[in-house]
Amino acid sequence: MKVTMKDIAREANVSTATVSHVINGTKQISEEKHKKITAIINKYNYLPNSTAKNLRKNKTMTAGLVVSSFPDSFITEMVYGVEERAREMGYQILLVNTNENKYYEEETINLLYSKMVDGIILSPTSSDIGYLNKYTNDNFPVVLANRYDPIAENVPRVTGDNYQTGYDATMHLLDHGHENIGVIYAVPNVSTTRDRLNGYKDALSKYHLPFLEDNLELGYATVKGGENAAKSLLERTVGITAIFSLNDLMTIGIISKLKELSIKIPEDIAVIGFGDFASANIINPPVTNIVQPSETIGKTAFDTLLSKINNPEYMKHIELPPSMILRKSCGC
Amino acid sequence: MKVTMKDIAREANVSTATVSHVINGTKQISEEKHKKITAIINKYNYLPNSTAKNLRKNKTMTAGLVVSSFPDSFITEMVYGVEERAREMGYQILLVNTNENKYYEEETINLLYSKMVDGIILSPTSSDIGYLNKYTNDNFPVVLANRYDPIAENVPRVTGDNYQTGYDATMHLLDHGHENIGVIYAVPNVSTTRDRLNGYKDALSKYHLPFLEDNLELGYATVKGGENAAKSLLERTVGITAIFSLNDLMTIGIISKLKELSIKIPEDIAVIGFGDFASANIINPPVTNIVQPSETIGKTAFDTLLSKINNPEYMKHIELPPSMILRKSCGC
DNA sequence: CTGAAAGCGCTAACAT
DNA sequence: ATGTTAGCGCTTTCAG
Repeated sequence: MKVTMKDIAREANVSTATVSHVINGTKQISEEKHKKITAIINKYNYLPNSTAKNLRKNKTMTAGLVVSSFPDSFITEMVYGVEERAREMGYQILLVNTNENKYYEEETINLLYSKMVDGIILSPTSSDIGYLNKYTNDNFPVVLANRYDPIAENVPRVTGDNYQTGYDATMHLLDHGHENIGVIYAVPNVSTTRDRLNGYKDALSKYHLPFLEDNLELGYATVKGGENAAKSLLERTVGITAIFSLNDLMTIGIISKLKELSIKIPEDIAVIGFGDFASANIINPPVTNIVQPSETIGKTAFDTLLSKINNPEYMKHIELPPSMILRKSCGC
Repeated sequence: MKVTMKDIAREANVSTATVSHVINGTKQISEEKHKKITAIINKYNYLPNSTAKNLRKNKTMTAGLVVSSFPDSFITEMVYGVEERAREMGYQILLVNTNENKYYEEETINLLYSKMVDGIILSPTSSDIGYLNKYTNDNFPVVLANRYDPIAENVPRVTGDNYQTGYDATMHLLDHGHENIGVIYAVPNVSTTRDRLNGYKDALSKYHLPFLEDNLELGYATVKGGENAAKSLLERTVGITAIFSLNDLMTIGIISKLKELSIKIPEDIAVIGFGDFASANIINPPVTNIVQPSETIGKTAFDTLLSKINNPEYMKHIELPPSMILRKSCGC
């Protein structure tokens, strides 16, 4: 049987209040009783039941972190950032992966809310997050990370600068003389994709080049998905000389397919990926990636959540800049 | 303000008991009241407070999952397996990454225990897990995944067959004529490493070859760590013609360093890695890996936890076989 | 079919 | 300095 505070109190001949105070240091307790109580606590390995405590204090010191995919290096690092900061601040993280399933995402938010987490950091599967207002209208703290949509009101966000990401990557390719640039992406109807695509378009028009819907290819965010998307893109179009990939696993698939088709990188087709993965440097050719500060995004998201928890009025949108890691696959 | 069951009951002119019963379907309630109550619940978006429910029922339908590292592909997949199965069974997972920090691991177990999770799946940072007995002696359900130590009593486990993993990988290299095989590993004092090393030794002696302590190199489980370890191993020893890497990130680092040193793979040095990573196939040369069924290990671990929860006597050790993905880096 | 009331383990006034 | 007690939001006997 689990031992409770009552058991400790009984054995020490004191009240539960006293026990509670020695545990939490909330009041001065006489040396003598303090010692006695501590001894009994240790003897039984007594651990306070946080559930009861949470119920009473209406605070759990845990936050929910809901992400939409997992093997993804960007997300993994962001999660790491959130966890790091949460730990520093004495918070626990309840991490749930929704696997890009919108239905499961709402379920999860429900569940976490009912578990009294103090707040939630969400990287949503889609722009369809109007349901959040049900929670945030009651001032339940939510912050969006990575992906967002303005339909969610009263919700601060921290993301990478996706417009700039798309613009910079495209500009780099353009500067290298490419005029027919394919884009392979994984998730439609999401701010990250949309913003990067806007950057792509604007870079194009800077060069007075037309935007071709045909140059966009949607696929699954896996190695296999990248392979298929590359194949399809190349079959559908003519004259593509560069590919901008919006997902790290897909980048690997794209390169794999290109090699299989004996297409030379970067001579025949240049490649820029999104998100730097561990092996980028030992692939032949080493792959150029544009990256966002994922860990920082995670940390900042947690800081933002804390601000929101402490001050329901808190409202800020933070956008962190990308950077480019130049290697060989872009023709540099 | 959060609306509670009491609020619903008041507005419906019924008792909280009745509300509880319509929510949980625990008793027949008249059509009329049922409708009325449901309507009010929807009107306010009422969600039962699970914390209170948990406290009352002494059950949380959530399990803890404590792992020791994260970017690691093996762990990521195992986590995925656990989550999958947990979701199927209606459980929530509290995932915590201890970052190979033994102290934080014990802290975490404490914390989870105090949050009344129904059980914990642990992949420990070390063999030093005697502290678990404090919990398991009281029949708190714990199962070990991936790594284990017999010092923890009353704890079922599910792992890969690490002995076989070491044996098979080494045997493969031996069959290719290598007699001087280096091993690069990341975590000492852990069953996975120990068992794989035993497999390595036994394969060696099958070929009547001596075991050389010098051929073992310890490093950090990162790309950089792999680079450093490869460098150190090669400087310390002579005549190494093959390397067996026990970690995927390190494998990448090892290959990177070998390339930097213009050492040809597999002609000069053959490489076999542990854990198949996404880009293994597009690296030059494509890398041979020995893999364990990580996702299955995760799923099985959760099933085992459930068995343990439902039957405190449950006690079983499950060991799943590895398989080899042959590519070019081993000289095949 | 419905309600009253006890109680899960803890905290925090309030009283002594 | 310590104890008494109400109550966090829910479930679940037990009565009616």
